[in-house]
Amino acid sequence: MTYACGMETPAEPRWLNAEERDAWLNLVGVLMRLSSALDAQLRCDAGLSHFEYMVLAGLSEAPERTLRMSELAGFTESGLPRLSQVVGRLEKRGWVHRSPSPSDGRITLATLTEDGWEKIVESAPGHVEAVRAYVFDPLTKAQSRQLGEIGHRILRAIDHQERCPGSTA
Amino acid sequence: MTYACGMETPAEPRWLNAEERDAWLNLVGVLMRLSSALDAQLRCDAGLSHFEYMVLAGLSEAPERTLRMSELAGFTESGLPRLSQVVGRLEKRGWVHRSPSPSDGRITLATLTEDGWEKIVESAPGHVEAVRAYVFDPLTKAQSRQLGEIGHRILRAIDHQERCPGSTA
DNA sequence: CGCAGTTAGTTCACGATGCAAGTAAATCGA
DNA sequence: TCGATTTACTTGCATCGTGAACTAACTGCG
Repeated sequence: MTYACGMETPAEPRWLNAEERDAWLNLVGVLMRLSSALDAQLRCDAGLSHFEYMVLAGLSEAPERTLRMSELAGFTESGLPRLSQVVGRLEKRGWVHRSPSPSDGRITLATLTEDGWEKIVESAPGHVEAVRAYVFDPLTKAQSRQLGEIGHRILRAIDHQERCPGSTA
Repeated sequence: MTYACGMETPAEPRWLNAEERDAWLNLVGVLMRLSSALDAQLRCDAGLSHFEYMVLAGLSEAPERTLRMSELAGFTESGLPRLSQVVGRLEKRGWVHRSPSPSDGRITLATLTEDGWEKIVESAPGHVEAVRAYVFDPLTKAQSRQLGEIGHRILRAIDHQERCPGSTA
């Protein structure tokens, strides 16, 4: 029940078959465990949360190592309030600097400092190693490719459905 | 940088190639967005968090609709403190009942009540529909099968590596 | 029995998160 | 050019999750 079989409700929807159910349970497991495993590695190895790493990584790849807050929020798939607090912490640690945009005073530009650059350069190898260990090493080349395609399709589906979906009725 | 290319550190590790990097960014996106999309659907449709749903679902599939707290914690991939609080909330709402095991007083047995059963029976169809919409509908049959296999391999890798992985050096 | 040591859960304190309200700057209409 | 609206962020509050200490119950050895 709760994913497959069961015959209780009216207008019974399309339940998951055994193969889908198995895939789903594995995916939920990955959702729950991979985030925390990566968080643990970064926290222990570099003293950064995965989210903080992504903020630094996003800035490190941007032109001038600078992005507006809302662009950075888009890159990290997060809302502005969360980003604001995290960037505040990173700023206190000296890895990011915030300044109002000269062209538009509403806009806040976040810039990676030299210390921040060094921080991510020293943190990246260990993190990439963990990503390999957890994700790519156990997969075949074809599976890695499929994983990219699968992730892409799921993200598109979420984008297109972004709303409170109609319930059963 | 931060995932591919870059030549800064000594003993440079195996960076991600373009295909892997793309797959990785998509997977991170799924990690960030799918959880919150499912949470939003359940919260809006059924007034349950995804974690609460999993607790009820776990109990609904167990013999006697009953599990010990630590077994339930294993099923939901979570620690006991978190589970204890969530089950406490579900108990206040009348969907779960806790009682000490007759055979061993240290053990707490969590049982799904009749109300809890009805709750999950009414919540499941909408949730399964969302899982389909976000995950399986956009995938081919072969991709769904691959997803199961990929998830399985990643979970095994995490299980085997559960520790603070050695850093770059 | 009786006490040390272990196991199972709970509780507490702290930090992180997300929504709603607040502030400051820019744009647009009169 | 002045005020109303919109945009871009920040702050505050209420909630949730995590790790460390705490309690209760069982086990085993004398």
